[in-house]
Amino acid sequence: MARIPEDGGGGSPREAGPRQRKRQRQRPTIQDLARAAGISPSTASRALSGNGYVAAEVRARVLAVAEQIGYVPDGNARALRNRTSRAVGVLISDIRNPFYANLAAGIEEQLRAAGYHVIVVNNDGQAEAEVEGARTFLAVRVSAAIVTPVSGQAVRMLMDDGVAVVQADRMVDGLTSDGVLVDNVQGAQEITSHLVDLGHTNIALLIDETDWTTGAGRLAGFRAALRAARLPMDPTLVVPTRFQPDAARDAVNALLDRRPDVTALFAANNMLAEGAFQALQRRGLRVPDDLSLVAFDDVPWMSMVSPGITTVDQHTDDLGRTCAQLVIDRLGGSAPTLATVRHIEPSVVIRGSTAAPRGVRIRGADSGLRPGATAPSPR
Amino acid sequence: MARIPEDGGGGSPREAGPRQRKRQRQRPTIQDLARAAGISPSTASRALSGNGYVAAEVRARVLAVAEQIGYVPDGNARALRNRTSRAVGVLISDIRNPFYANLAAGIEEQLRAAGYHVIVVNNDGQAEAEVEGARTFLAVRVSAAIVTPVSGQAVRMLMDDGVAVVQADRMVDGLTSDGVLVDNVQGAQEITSHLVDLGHTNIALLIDETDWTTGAGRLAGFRAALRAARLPMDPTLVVPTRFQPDAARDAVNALLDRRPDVTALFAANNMLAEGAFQALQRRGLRVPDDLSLVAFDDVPWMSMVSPGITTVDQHTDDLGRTCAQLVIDRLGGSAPTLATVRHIEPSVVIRGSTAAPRGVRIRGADSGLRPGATAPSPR
DNA sequence: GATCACTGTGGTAACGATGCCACATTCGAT
DNA sequence: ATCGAATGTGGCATCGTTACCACAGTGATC
Repeated sequence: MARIPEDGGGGSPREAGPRQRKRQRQRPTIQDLARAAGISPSTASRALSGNGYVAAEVRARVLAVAEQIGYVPDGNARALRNRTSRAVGVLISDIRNPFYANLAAGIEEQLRAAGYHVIVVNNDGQAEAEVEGARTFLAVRVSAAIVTPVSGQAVRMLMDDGVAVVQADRMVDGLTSDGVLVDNVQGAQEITSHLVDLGHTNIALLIDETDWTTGAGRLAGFRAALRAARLPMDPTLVVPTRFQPDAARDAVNALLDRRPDVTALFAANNMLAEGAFQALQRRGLRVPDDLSLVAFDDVPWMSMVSPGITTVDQHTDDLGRTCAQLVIDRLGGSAPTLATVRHIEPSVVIRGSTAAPRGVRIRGADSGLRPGATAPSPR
Repeated sequence: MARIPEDGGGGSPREAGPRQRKRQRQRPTIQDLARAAGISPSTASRALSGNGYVAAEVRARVLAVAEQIGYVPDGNARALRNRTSRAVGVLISDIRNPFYANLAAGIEEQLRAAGYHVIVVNNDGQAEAEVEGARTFLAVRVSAAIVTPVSGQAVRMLMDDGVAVVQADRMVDGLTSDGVLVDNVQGAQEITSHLVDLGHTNIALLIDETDWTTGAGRLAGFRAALRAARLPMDPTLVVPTRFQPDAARDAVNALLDRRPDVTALFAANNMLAEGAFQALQRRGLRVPDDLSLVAFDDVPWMSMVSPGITTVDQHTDDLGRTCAQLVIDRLGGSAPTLATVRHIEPSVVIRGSTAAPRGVRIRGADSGLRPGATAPSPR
């Protein structure tokens, strides 16, 4: 019944007394701030947030006192009260991969500037870890999440809970959220055309998946370029592999054993390119003299090796920043617009790893090499 | 005076009524969970946390119901109540740099497994941004922070507030916190000795700072190796540069113009190595025939180029995981032990970028080259 | 049969910030 | 003189969780 605290009926003389030295230095709360400024917590809150009326003089005093006593508003209390926080979750597959690292960096930069902070969860491409990460995001009540999806389940969980989701790099079929995609078809088509223009006709595509828009798009672009050049589409030149560089290495070795007539190799992402590059080196093949190599997704080593690798630059930083901007717009915007999907236009970076094929390299009677394939230089 | 809520004196019949359809689907709280399980919130809390008595049967029921209704405890409410959270702040300089990316990855992996989540803030090496990051950490009441310090101010702020701080890779003078350091002296000495053993006598060190334990240690190790080999320590062969690769490139160019007798170059970190490598390439110098190149900090491109770069591997992942483990121990441990500083032993990875110097390359009467320096093969 | 320890449960008050409401005060317009 | 709007301010309940306390049983012990 007696709800009045025992340390004084009034309220004002309640010195912080015995609790003070227990634990360590208590952090000043808005109560302390208010007391120090000689006003009520309500007014202090208004002064800080700018919502509602406060006399200019009072506001100035509050700000000064806050600075002086080192008042930092408690984000958790705020989040609890407001039922949303300034935190944005970022759920990516592998922060060690420069693609994801740059993506995260771009996101973080942009969001930090806008006053949000970023919670990063890695999922190693595992759907289970992804769901776990989503659960974390829900627990801390992130206001938004940026996800390079693995399974769709996590994205759904988040959306069901009212979290603003931006899917990055790829999107789950059937889930309508904001998203930022790279124009994979365009990029793949351009770089394939570059090879075709150089005179290559037996171009192999090394690819790890075609279920997502990424893989599917790159395959589609590859095909479109061949089609445009009226080159035959040899399905055995689309080489499936697992994602790991060493798997790619094996796949390339198997390919070259099988098809010595291949003159150019297109690796669908940076990991596969790494494996391919190593395979070529170990075989003692010279790039681009013996074989041209191109890749999707420009990462640092590609410009360090010589010759540098001709690649499709996805502008990963931009991709990240665009995701972040979408989040900012979505959270700031009062009008709940429809889901927005932005596209990043990739660009081809020509380096030294591509050149015209060297003559014909027939080692036997194999291959579908037709006459005229030697030095076509189409277009 | 009347503190009893108006919606019923008893408590049980308080149906959630009109609020239900406002906003969107409300998330189940522990109240909902308790109601569904036919117990009180207190008991539900105990059942979930395992603190205090709960009948086994009840606990099982609560867990089942929680699963069923999709109850996720609110991290903010928890953090508010407990005055600490499951969040750990990670404050690093440049997530695009593979060193920091791997560090962050190692940290994240380990902490995630232990049930913490990670808030990443990049500071671009700016003290101001670092302080801003620390403020963010305080605001969300992280229980610990892992920092690659820039200025010391941020670390101090965090420590003052009772946050468990682990300094990573380098430590601020005069601040006693937990820390994980790489044995820079050892690594630098080993790799310099490797050069000495190959017969190099004019070895240049390219370095961007010597104020931190990192730079100072690498310089010390470099010197120690020369001293051990009784080689003269030529101060003009310690080449200062700024951190950026292009600055390093310029520095290397200037050095080689000035001192054509240099036969080996040691870049004190991966960024400088990048610049140095580019400078050598553009000058048309062959590695290791014309010049040997070594670096501190192994990053991916170093094993992709040919010849691969001989480097000191800092085991960055380990470094990160060790930081995380220190946090876990510190937070879990009841006994407040003294500050712990762990050391990571780096290891030298020999690749193709080092070889014996090619003959004597005297172009004039400069240099302190003494007779016998041609093909010494010491030891 | 009283005392005690132990098990198990529910009520309640925080944690810190904020928005609503009630209440003052001032000024201008009627 | 009176009303109303505009400007300020403080009190209070609330967000969801948990630690503390009070209390109710149940056995065991002297």
